[in-house]
Amino acid sequence: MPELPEVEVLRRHLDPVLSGRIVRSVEVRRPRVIRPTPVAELTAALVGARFRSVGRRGKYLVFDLERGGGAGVRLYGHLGMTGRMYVQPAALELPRHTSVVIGLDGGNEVFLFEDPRYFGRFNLDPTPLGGLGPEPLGADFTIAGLAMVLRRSARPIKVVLMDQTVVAGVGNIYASEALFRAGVSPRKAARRLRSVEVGRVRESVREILTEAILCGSTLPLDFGGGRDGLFYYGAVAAASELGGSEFYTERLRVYDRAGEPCERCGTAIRRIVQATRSTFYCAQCQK
DNA sequence: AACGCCGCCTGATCGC
DNA sequence: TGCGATCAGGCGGCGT
Repeated sequence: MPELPEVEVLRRHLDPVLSGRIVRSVEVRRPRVIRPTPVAELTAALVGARFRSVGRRGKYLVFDLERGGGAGVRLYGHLGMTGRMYVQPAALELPRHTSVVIGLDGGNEVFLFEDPRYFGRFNLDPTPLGGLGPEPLGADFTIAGLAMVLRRSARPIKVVLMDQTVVAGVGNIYASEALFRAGVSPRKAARRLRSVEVGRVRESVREILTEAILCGSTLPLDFGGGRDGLFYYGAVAAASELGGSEFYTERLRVYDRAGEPCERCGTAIRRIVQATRSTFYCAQCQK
């Protein structure tokens, strides 16, 4: 489940891989994922354009391209739940749920977006980014700003942390993890957090995300053996799948650990459902 | 108007 | 062993 750290790790990988390369072709296999952009529009905008840089906003990847004459094109990508993006040899068989294939200059390689559940997006529509809250690792994610938003909401703090208009990029896993670190119950109404708790929540979110990024980027991004013993790249490869090995899951203190003893106090970790999503926490350590 | 909740999707896992 | 049911959840949209 890609959240900000996984997207950031992927961004850091893709930026040097794609920068300078020219789009030679565009094949849309699942029009749904480029919605609302029409296929013809996407193709017309991208073919002939050159990748300049790969940025990130919340959980969105922002691909900056340039057309002849200097006109800019921006492509937005969202991995949804199961999306992957990577460059592979053009001769290689495409994965089953390949949604978009971008042929790169030379014709030897393709940049592809694969997404089994088709929850992800890959289009020219900037609208969803307009509603995003501050970047959690940026300067405008302030205690005062967060306190102001929290004061207005009666929703549980965990649900609010996942609200992308409040802060951009925190998902289900890191919301639980940050609240454990902050020692704040996920059930507590946002408006009832004391000032000191707001400060701890903000700091915990930043620490958790920063550590996750460092962890991801510490791992090798060239991931062998994914398919046919060949190399492929992607956020899931970089983080979640390597998480299949102990390295990643070992870092998680509460997520998906229902019934296991809290590492701080030994109390069994609880699983509850909030806004139809699983939340994990230690009722002893988080008040 | 804030907020709860459904639907979209398929793969992994669980229970019988 | 096999197969159907359930769960996983980001986010847009809709209903209250």
